[in-house]
Amino acid sequence: MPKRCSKAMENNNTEENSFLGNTPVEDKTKKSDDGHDEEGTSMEMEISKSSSSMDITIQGGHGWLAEPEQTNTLMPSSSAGKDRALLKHPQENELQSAKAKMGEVKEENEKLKLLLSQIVRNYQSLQMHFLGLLQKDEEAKKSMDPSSSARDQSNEQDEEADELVSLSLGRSSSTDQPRKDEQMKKTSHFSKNGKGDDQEGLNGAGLALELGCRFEPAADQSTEVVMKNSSSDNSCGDPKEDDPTEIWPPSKTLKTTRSGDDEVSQQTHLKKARVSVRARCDAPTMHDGCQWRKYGQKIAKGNPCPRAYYRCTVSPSCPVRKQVQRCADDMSILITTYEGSHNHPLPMSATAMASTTSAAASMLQSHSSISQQGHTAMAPISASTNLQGLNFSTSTLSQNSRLPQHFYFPNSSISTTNSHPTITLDLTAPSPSHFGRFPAAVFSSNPRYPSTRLNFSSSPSSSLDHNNNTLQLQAPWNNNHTAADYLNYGNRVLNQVGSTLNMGKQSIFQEPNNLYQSYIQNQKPPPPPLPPPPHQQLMLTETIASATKTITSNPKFQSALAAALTSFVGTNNGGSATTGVRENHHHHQHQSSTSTESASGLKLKWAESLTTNPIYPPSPNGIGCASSYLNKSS
DNA sequence: CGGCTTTGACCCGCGC
DNA sequence: GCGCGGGTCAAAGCCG
Repeated sequence: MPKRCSKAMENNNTEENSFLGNTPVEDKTKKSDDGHDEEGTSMEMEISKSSSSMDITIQGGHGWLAEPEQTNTLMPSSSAGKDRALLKHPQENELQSAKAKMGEVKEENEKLKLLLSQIVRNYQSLQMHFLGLLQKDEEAKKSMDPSSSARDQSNEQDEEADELVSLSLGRSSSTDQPRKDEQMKKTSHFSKNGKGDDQEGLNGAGLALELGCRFEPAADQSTEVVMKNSSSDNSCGDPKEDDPTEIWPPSKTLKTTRSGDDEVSQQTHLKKARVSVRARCDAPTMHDGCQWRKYGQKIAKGNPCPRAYYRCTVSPSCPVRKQVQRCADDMSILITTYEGSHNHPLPMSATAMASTTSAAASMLQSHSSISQQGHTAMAPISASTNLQGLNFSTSTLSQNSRLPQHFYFPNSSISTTNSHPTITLDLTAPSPSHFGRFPAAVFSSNPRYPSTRLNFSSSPSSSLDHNNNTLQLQAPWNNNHTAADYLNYGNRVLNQVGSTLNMGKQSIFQEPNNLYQSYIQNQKPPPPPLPPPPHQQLMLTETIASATKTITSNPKFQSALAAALTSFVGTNNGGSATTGVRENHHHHQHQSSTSTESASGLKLKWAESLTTNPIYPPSPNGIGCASSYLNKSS
């Protein structure tokens, strides 16, 4: 405080003369400051309190205006002028505090300007670099033998249809979409032909990830839906009801999008990716924050429990469906399968599930594209990831037989018999592996689509299991948690890493294989979007460090994270985790809770009910069903 | 009365 | 072509 005061007063001295003349401008500045800087407000108050002495010492000749009242009481025979000064005193105090605040705001403005200019410079240099590389790529293509070029190109397009999935981070406006599409095409080629040439032998496939709302045109559009999350939708302009990526059902999409000579789309005859969440729950459906309306029920083969079909009713045009069915083996396990992506803003409480399922689906897509080459669950994961038009290729382990070819899946996965690529997030049982206590997110699928597993373990520290290529993300939880807790945490961790990834793109071209190292050397880590409690901060720091190691050493995880970020970047913009936590705290205040863990800030009220439910005591993993517990507690 | 659930019918894809 | 199973539709009923 003293430091800031003195700084502010210095500014007052230098800018005092221009203050009155610039009143409108300064008022404007002040307003913006009020909106964003609480510190400024508090400072203003403090300045006002101590303005008397400051006015005397600093204002010099004008000190009489701000002479302290104490002086007046000691001098009862004060002149009429001094009486006037007393009357003016409050106004002068305001003036001085405003001056101080103005100086502060100006200083802040300068900093922001500097920051902005730096960002613009970085952007421009990256753009130049990108265009230059595109040019090189074009030249390289032209220099090829024309005949073989044409042949190779057709083969290549088929190949890319199999191998490339462009993941949209949903940041661009819809207006420049076509141009981005073109760029994306070029980028895709670039990743294989240009700089990626020498890696092509290693790369089994490419995964393009960009900040625009588009997908590789070769890919069947019906497979693209899950890539978009609600936030990205919002940033892509108004969600169109006839958005081809949102058309339901997928079969109809296939009809409309498949053209006769489009072999590519036939090769990528994928239905919408699905994300299945297994969780213990005694209620008919799991509370995930969204509003659902049941539109059908069927007895599915092989399961005596009926399968219920729900559609999202938050928006009439929302294409998202979910299927809810009890596990035939364990009736306490509820299997919720999500399909599609919301085209509307989500309730705060729904963002965790939505972003996580979207991320999982995105990850699955990257796998699915590879699986088309004939691989199954053992398919390698490799990616040529494109962030905001900046292409960085990850190496691949596909040709390295010494390394595992897939993510870690210690638990058996749910096999699906239909053609939908499905990821299963298994939140029901602790991992039987050495990773121990925490339920793993099992990314499983039918043989047609490779499986992946993200293990958000509660192991003592975040670590990378190099044998299994599994990143251990330490979860600061005890046993009393909900699916949303896990998902929130997972998203937050992904966000931490994602921030780093995003800021590191400047060095992508310089050191494609040392993305994080370059970043760490060149950039200060951005402030975390969600300031975690201190103990979590430490854990997240460890997590980031671990993730850094992982990404620099394990391209598989890089692709996985990229896929996860596809959804989370957009969601975070809306403050999914952050605002969700706020909301949860809000609930927390209104509900008496037996929970002993409020520090995490992730507590949901239905999670609290879990701890006291006599029928379904908290499972080792703490998964429970919100609605049921709410019903019982009410 | 509006919104939601139920439930049988219907459509479609897929395998034989 | 036929049967099966998954998925959706829509009318009827229920509920607050």
